[in-house]
Amino acid sequence: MTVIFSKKCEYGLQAVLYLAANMFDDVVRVDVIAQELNIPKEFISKILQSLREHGIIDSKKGKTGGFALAKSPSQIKLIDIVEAIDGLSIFNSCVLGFPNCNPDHPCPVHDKWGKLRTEAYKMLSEETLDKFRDKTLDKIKNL
Amino acid sequence: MTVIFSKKCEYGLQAVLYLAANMFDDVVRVDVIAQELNIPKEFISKILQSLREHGIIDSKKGKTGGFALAKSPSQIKLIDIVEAIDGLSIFNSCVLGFPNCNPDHPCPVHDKWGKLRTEAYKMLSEETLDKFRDKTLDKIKNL
DNA sequence: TTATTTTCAGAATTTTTTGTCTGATTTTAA
DNA sequence: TTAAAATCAGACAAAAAATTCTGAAAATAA
Repeated sequence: MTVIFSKKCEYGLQAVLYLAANMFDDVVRVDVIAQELNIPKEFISKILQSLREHGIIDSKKGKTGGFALAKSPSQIKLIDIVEAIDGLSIFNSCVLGFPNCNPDHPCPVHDKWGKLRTEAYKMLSEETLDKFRDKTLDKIKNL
Repeated sequence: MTVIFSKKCEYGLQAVLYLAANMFDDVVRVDVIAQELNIPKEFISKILQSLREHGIIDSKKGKTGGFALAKSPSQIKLIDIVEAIDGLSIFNSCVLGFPNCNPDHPCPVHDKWGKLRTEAYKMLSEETLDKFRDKTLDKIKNL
């Protein structure tokens, strides 16, 4: 099997995009997020807690509790979520699994892959959550 | 954690590149491959068997046995190994983990990610093993 | 033919990732 | 003040991926 982001990270990205698209709500309960996105409640709950520890989202406890973004959507980049959950190792470790893959001792595909990787990193670093609101709403609606 | 190719696939790519770089040998024993690449012998053995079933490499049993490419290096593309081991799901499943991600119901990053993915696929489909011989030899030497 | 050396096949084990359960803590509404 | 409804924390369980083990089968050299 092949993966880009872990399931945790995929779900984390989905949830944060969902929160960004629902800014008009004060907070959103974890069971609403879980239901809307078809993610096991207890699992997304753990992921949201970890994103809170990383300062990406805020939580409110108690009867009227739930989750909301910690900052405005325009201040949160996709890479922030990826970094918080999966880390950035994908962007500096060898795609062929060779150790010490660097310009001095490059793996056979070092140059070609490095270019693609840089583009991916750039995309995730440039795009902020506010740019996705409409597309997220549309996607959720058709889930 | 984040992964592009599974460990199996990484090791498979390494081993096939190694075989391509050592075409002057008739066959290479699995314990030599394992030692040169620092891969557990029993594990790479399994991977090589699976690549043989996919027709990418050949094996010879018995006292003078070992493995060799089934075709000339110029006829084997990187994507062949990826497809045999990890499959091509990475190239047509949603990077955010959304179901039914397609042009009709795209995920928020569908367009931007799709472009990168296509480039990656193109690279892996265009590059054949013969182009990597020198770089592979250099990398192995400095492992 | 026989001993040796290799790949082969499948099961078993370990580790990592994913997902679940239990109960405590916090907050609010009645 | 009390009951209800939410998050929180940590242990637990299940599933998947990675790795190892065991012994058979094949081929060659002596």
